[in-house]
Amino acid sequence: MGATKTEVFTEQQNRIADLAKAFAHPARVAILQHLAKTQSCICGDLVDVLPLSQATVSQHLKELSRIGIVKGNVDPPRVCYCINEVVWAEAKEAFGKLLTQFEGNFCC
Amino acid sequence: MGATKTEVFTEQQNRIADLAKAFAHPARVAILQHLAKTQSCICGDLVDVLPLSQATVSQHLKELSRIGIVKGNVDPPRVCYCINEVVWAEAKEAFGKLLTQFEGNFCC
DNA sequence: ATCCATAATCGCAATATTACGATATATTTT
DNA sequence: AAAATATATCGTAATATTGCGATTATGGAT
Repeated sequence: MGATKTEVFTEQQNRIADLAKAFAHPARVAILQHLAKTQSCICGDLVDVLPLSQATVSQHLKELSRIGIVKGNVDPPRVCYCINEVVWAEAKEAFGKLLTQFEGNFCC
Repeated sequence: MGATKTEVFTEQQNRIADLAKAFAHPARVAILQHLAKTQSCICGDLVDVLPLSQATVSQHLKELSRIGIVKGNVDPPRVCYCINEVVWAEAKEAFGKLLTQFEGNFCC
């Protein structure tokens, strides 16, 4: 054991969980906030801005890319990272829908 | 290493990450969806509804309680779990704000 | 060709998460 | 008092995540 049993959940539930993972680490929140703020998609600055090593930042960017919420354009020797608007909108929609599904019932 | 360096991030970033963790596992998404749907806060049904053991469900509920998004009322021998509207609203606000902070810049 | 800058990847160690069987706890029912 | 019910917790194993130093890879500059 130790691995999440993804097979037993719906596609939607697994996708929401994955999208949430993008925000489930403060470093990734910081990265996304920075990319959202700076109009131009600054790249290696992230390493300067964040109090983490280059290797660690790169790893978080890889995870964000896997989820799809961030995309990178290579412009050697730099890579220009920015938010993928399509997936960002998907997250907005998914969390919006999920969080309005509950409108307050005071049972406890 | 292996532990998140929470000290180097802002309170807000750490809180968002924590709130996101509530949704960062399909089982917890399923739990929250179930609690949001059923008007009465059904409790041990969760174990019947979810394809996970009682111990695992209990552990996820503990994590959701730690985050604060779920609260439980003991009514022995049962425990009645339900969504904590205050924290739910906090999540709604936090994600809403964060996800509208980006309005589309097409740099890549 | 050599050096420099940027970023990915490797390898590793520390820690966290996920999952579950077994056991403990607490209350209700019999 | 014993049995049944519901839930938490313990212990443990498997796997994932986090973090970083070192290395590699790529292309531009000297």
